[in-house]
Amino acid sequence: MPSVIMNPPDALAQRLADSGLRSTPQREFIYGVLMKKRDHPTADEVYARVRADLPSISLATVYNCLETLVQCGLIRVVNFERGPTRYCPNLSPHAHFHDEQSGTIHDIDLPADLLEKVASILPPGFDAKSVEVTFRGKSQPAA
Amino acid sequence: MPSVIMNPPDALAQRLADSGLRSTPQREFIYGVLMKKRDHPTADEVYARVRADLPSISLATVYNCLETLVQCGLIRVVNFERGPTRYCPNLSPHAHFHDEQSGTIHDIDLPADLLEKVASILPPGFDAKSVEVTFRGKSQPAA
DNA sequence: CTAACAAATTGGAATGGTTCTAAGTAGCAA
DNA sequence: TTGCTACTTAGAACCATTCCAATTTGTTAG
Repeated sequence: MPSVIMNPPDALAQRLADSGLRSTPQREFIYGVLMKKRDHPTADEVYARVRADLPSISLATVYNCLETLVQCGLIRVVNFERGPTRYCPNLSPHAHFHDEQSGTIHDIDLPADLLEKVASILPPGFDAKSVEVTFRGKSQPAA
Repeated sequence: MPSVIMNPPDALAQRLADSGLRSTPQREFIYGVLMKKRDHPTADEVYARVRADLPSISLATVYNCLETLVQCGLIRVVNFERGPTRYCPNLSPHAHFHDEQSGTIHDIDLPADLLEKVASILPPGFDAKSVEVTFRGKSQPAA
């Protein structure tokens, strides 16, 4: 019975296999870290978190694995100014709000129709593979 | 007669003075470089260009001056991924299109009403000081 | 089970853009 | 002049990231 529904439990192994890549503990734990606390950690932060489970992992591996996950389309990279690259588990279309005070990142839902309107400002001859909308400012500590 | 109209000739000196800063040859030439070829040069590129006129300028000074011009609101910084910071003389609201092939940047006019619509997706409690819209993809060599 | 191969991980060195530091210069003010 | 303060300079330092060469691990074939 090949038509078993494959749920998140091993979306990762699946995706990796699809790309001819192996499922390794390092990749699994790093993916787990991203899925568990769905913020926007830097490679260093991921490194710190994953070391709880894999004390001997190297930072180079963290970079490698994150890159792999990005390739597989399981996470995304986000950059602000020239700060360290952050990794984002949210795959649905959204903008980012960068709180200058706290340095935290908030995902802002980006309606499809607006996304379209934005894309439509491109003159003919421009073929965009991706659009990015980023806000900077301050946000209420709020609810 | 103090009410002489001060045109671009020395917008720079004016702005600097307003901020209690001095007009220096380095600042003038760097500003000139940005105004003349209105692309999106990196600090290194600015360095290269300005050395034609000021062979003994240092890279540190280029960074310093660019930062000063940014502070005065005469130019803007633009970042793509983690590539070197670029400097943009276009002060009107616009998006950036980053051509992945050639690495070139194109300014895309961003209508005020669209900018507003984009800003309006922010939930209450978010106070944006700036919005950035960035496209990545390929563009026709075109007209 | 073992050999052989490919993929992944590792630590450390190297890179590249940017910032820092300390010393020197320049221009204005008393 | 002396003294200030702003500015410039060269080079060192920094930091995130990538590269490298050497293991280690996993997989496959015999």
